[in-house]
Amino acid sequence: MTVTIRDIAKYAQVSVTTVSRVLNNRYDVKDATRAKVTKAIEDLGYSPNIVARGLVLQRSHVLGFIVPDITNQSFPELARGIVQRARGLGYSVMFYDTDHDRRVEKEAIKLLRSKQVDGIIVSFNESNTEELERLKQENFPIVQIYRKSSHSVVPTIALDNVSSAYAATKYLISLGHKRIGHISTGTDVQSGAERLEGYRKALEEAGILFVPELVQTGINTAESGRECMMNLLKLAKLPTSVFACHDIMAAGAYDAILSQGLRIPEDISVIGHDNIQISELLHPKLTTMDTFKYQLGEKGVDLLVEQIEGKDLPRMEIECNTDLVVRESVARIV
Amino acid sequence: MTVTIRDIAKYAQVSVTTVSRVLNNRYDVKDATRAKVTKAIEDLGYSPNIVARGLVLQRSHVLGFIVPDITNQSFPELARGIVQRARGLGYSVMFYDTDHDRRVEKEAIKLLRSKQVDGIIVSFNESNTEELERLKQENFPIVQIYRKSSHSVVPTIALDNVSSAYAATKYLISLGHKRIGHISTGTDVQSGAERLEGYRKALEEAGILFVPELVQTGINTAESGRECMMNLLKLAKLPTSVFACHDIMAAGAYDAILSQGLRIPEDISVIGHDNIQISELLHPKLTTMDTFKYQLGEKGVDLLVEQIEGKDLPRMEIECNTDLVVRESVARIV
DNA sequence: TTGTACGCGTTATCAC
DNA sequence: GTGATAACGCGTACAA
Repeated sequence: MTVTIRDIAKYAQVSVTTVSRVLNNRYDVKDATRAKVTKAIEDLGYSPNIVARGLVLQRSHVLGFIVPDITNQSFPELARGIVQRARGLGYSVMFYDTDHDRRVEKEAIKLLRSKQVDGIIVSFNESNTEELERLKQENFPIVQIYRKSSHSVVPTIALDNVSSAYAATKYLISLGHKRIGHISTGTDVQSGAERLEGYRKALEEAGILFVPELVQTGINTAESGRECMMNLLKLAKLPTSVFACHDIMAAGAYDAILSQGLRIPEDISVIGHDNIQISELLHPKLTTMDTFKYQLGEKGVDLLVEQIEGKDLPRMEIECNTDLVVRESVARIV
Repeated sequence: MTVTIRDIAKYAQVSVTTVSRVLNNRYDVKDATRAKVTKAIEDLGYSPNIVARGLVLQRSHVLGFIVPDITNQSFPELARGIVQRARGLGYSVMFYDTDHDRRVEKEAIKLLRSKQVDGIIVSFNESNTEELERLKQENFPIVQIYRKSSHSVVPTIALDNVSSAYAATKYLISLGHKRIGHISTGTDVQSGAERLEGYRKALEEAGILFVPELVQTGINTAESGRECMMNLLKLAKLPTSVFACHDIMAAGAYDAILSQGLRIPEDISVIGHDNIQISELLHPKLTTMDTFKYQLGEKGVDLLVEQIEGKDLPRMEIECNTDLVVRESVARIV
């Protein structure tokens, strides 16, 4: 049925070794034989069985990628960075969506290992740390993306959330804003805590008093962002601008503001975070912090492959900067 | 290094056959021996090598999934449907992003086959038909999603675009609209052609004259949607509503309309198509046609697995309906 | 420069 | 019930 290396060996009247050699571009094979083999491969329509090769080489050239929810808006670009970089380095990637379920995540890891992936990238910050550290102790190549873990042994690609939120807030301040609201995911979420910290740091540095009621806490959905913004709009003295810690929440904030008949940015400025695709589709276009998700994915693969191919000691943590993307949702205070 | 079936056979003092038997839950093994083996597996922390198993079983339980661009907004839900259904059926999925490059697509197919996937799902409508038909002739399990191909031999999951566009247009007509613009991707794109046809059909049926200048053709981006809408807004007599053949283009249309100081839906109603995530984040929320992408993915996997496990003759084409999602962007003409 | 034989980890066949 | 042993398709010592 399937044509194997042995078939083409027979057809080309050489040994399997020779076939294997031309397949892997070895030098020590005469041009004539190489031609014979190449022709046989052509004639028989041979396609190498990479799985069998992996079995003997103990390397599958497949990477595992686990996310809690593909539907998360940061996912597509991140995934693209991962998949394309992997392809460039000769790896395929196998996908798992855990639906935020830790048991599924554990199962996915197990399955991925059974499928002999060479390493695993786990993204987003909900996953089971113990699980990952156990893997790392077994010396299994692994990378986590988006979670910083100062005393962890697991190689990590993370965002410098504090600096990023600091920059966003500072941008508002530089345009004259003093009464700045913050829509947060709260201190229970790592990125939420860090972005809140950056927000406070910027205020403090500018000598602006931190007002607790200007910080509204919700979850990372548009509806929650809308509610947070509604609360802000109920304040006796409105903020002149709002920093939402995720673009999705900023979109919800838009809805709240616009449905109250207020204008963006004339009445209230809004700045988001993440620069996901929708930020450019909102009207007015959302000013936000770009997180370079594609590059994050690339770096994740690099970090993983460093471990797999184990040249030198793998780096433990790569912290990535973000960048302000000025669009239309922030105005100067006159 | 890695612990194999042989190690646990030795440890449990049985043969590898017996180990394999308990691993696969065969009946013909005494409880006592089963216990011994189970304990050995536990003690040694054994994890089966599914790849080796696949080698002898000639089945990898891995599906290939090829898309031209993960970043396409329809992707996440589709992918989720695929990945989760696959998991439910005991399959993993391997991903490829071709970046709209047919050579990469061809290469991806080759690679996926080399990696011994049991079948391939190709999505979106740009791919090389010959390539797919060749695969099908070799009896290789394959499914294409989103392209209808009446005389093709390749099993297909498609949308009934004509009916869908017909329903969208008819909805506008039912609310009193007579001058209805259409933002299209043109007749060169299959979905574009079909949706245009549905639009025309609805007009015709209602006795509304088809006005060529009310149809603006562009590509599936917000910017192009904006340009199309701008052209519509230059018309001496404005349309009272617009049907955009993709939500992304509808988002661009929003931008054009709002930046001209017009209101949605009071001045112009907008209806989109696809019901991607952003449609709910726009303000006002976009009325659109839901395409059930998650289910499309599920059905794609089902159709593929039917071929792989070859129970009966596989179905050749599954056409999926869409559904109107009424939100806030369409008003009744008074 | 080329060929033989073994092993990668598993399952299936056929004995016992 | 259980155990040898031959595949599955490939790479690679080692020999020639």
